[in-house]
Amino acid sequence: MKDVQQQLDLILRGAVEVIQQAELEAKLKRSLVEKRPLRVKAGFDPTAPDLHLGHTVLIHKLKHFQDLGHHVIFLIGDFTGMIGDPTGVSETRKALTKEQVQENAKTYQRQIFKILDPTKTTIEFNSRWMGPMTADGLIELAAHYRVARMMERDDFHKRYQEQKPISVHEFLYPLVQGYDSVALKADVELGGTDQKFNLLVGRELQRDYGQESQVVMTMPLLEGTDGVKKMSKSVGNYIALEDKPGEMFGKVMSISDTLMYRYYELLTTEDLDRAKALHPMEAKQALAELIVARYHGVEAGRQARADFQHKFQEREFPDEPDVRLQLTPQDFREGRDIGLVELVAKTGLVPSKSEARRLIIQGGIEIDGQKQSDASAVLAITEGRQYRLKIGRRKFAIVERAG
RNA sequence: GGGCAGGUACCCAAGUGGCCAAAGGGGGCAGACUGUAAAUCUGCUGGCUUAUGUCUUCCAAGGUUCGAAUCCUUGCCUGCCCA
Repeated sequence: MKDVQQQLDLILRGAVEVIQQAELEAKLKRSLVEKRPLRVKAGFDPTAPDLHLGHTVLIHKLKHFQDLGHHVIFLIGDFTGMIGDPTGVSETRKALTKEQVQENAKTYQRQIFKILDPTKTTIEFNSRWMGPMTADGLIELAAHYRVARMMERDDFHKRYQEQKPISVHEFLYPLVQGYDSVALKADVELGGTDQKFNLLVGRELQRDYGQESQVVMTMPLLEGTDGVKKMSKSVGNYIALEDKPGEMFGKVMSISDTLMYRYYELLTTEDLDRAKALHPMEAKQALAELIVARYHGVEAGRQARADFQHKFQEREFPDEPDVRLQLTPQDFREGRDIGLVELVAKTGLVPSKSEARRLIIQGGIEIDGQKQSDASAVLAITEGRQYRLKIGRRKFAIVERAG
């Protein structure tokens, strides 16, 4: 194991805040002396089956600890996930069934091990200790914290002021998360800056339960593809680790130049100055390729880049369309013709015929490279011939008439 | 338990009897432009056999009216104040 200063250099890289750094140093020192690795915890809610790049900021930090020989605990918040959040305010947090949670957990494992070393990682579920807890236990836990302290939390405070609903059980979330640290005897807990409050609850609860308080480390929140809000599933501005290579590449390409350098900073080990010296277009493609390569392999990264250039820079028809449509005789009027609107709608790539009509009028439809802007057009489709249909900027279909 | 204020499209929000498929903003989509699926500008943004046509929509169910997002009743939901 490296000495304390060397460890700190890596641990502190990219971190926003460490509470308290002196405690961290003491813990590191002791772990060296006692040859006892630190227990480093980070929790994730299995509310959706896939992780996104925002989560990987934390996972990379876990990886740093792991590389230094410490013990990583990847905590899956299945208990909190199963309760769900019924208020409409935080939205779409549906209660999950045990099966869904297990399914999601499996996916998590597959995803995190693209970064973490499976042999040095413990995966925990907080239902292990929260499930058997009795009502007595829960009330006792609740007695460890005060309402006024709870209301210090920014989002509660804001919602309270804006007269938005707050359910009682939402107060339990930070408590349960804090208790997780008690149950796991965590030395360090990582979280996004938005988690600071919950992380600090862990410190207090550990002290109350007679343990040494964990050190809390916050990492920056990664902005989503919109460049403004933090990357999250519910906002829909995320790049999932299991996004297909092409999609992943495209999403990275859609971020602003400013955001691109932030991604470089938090998601790669590349030298920032070198990235900034590149042409922005080149830098962005390199970043996209790098990210795709990490989650799908080097070859997929290269391929995604080639496809992107083909599809968007040269605006050519991709090798594999989104949809292949076989038209049967019933699809035709009088067995011969088909309306352009019907044809576009039948691909299933637009939600309604009205939408198809709108696209046609706006010039968003091409057949074999020819713009089609007449919404009342009727086409004769020749049997045995493939028609290449471009719908909007990025949807492609191949249509042909079945025999 | 009492009083008050609210619930409008994907989100925020205007509209308080006909001119409402419903202003405005955000988001999304399209076109132009571009190194880009960035930025900017322009347009579109309920469905349908595209029709100066029709059907469904303003928390829910009833009601008043020639006519309701708008008025009344009940219910459900949210917040505030008082107990």
